[in-house]
Amino acid sequence: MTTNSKEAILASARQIAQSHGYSGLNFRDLAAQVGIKAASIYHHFPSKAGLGAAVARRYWEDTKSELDTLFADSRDPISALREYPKIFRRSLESDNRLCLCSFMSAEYDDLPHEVTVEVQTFAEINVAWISKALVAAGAARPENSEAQARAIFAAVAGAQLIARSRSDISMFDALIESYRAKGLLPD
Amino acid sequence: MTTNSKEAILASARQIAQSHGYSGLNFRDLAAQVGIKAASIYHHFPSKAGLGAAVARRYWEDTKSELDTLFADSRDPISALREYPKIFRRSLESDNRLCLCSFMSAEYDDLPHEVTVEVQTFAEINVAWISKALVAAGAARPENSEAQARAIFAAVAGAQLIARSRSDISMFDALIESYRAKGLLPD
DNA sequence: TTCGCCCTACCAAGTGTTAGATAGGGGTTG
DNA sequence: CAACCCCTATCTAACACTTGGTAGGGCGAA
Repeated sequence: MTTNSKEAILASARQIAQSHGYSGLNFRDLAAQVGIKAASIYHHFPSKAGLGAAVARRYWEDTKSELDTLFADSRDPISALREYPKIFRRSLESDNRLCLCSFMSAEYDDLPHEVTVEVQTFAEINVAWISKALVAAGAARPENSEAQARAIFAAVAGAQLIARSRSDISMFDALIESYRAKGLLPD
Repeated sequence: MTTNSKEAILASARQIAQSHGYSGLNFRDLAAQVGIKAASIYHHFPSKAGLGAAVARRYWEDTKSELDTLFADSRDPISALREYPKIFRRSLESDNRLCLCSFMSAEYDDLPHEVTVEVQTFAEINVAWISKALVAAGAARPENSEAQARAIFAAVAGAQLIARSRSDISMFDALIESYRAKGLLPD
């Protein structure tokens, strides 16, 4: 059995947090989903704040891996950028879940500092990747690529949030399509 | 204290919910802010769900009034549209608060149905107004004005969320500026 | 034995909510 | 007029439950 409880906790905690946020994440439900008791979580994580930070950190690590793979596997930066919104789409496909970073951004005022740090890192990872892709695609000059990247990130996050509030993935698709029509995202 | 406790409760509850969400809204803190006891809230509202719905309803009623006034007072629809993001900016100016609708969209899974309804109405009010302004300005054809309006609404909400996560209003301004540069918002 | 992993059994604080009481004001009625 | 009753608005006190967190022990494997 070894230590895959820790991984199971991280995975379940991530799912719960993407549905109910950090404040909606509680040890008893989490433990039940993993198949252990609440107190056992403390053997793997020091506190709720520590768990939250670990979940957020793992979240951006996974996202970074996925983005780097996407960039490397795409035939060109433009087609990589075209697929970027799919990452957010998949959250919605998974029981209408929200990006962990978006949920925690809303909860900003009530987040332990160690969690906030990881949330901000997620945003930075995304913006840096989009910025890199924009420059590589020749779609932005290096001096304002970060601003454009941030606009894309914010717009896609907004689209996901609005689509979630309607529980309607097709609304997400329509919003992304509108962004493309305006040239905010590549066609 | 105040001659009208019900209004004071609504106002404080709105502030709290824009900072901590529906789940972060609790009767004891709310009552303390108003200057009464938690149990007294039940004289004015039937339950937390009822209070939440009343707050969300008042929120979109106020927003609708403000939008209608803005439309009527502007010299033309374009200048009205230009000022639209200021409504979201003001939330950030008020202690980095989020749009109530955005916060509650994140909390979608844990919201009582009566609250969800009001949240969706807020979105509809906004989209309808933007759509009307776009058509009046000749910036969109009636058959796709709603799609464009929704894109604007989602993008502005996203910008507010990202700016909040950094506690940085200038980031909101920069995002809006990027949207303008792309023609998503009028110059 | 020691250590990793998990358990049972708690605890204090906080949650929405209810019951029952109190004080004051405004009518209606004897 | 005064006695009565109801309504409004608030209170205190408690309920049942959930929360994150702690103390200490059991058990299998190295």
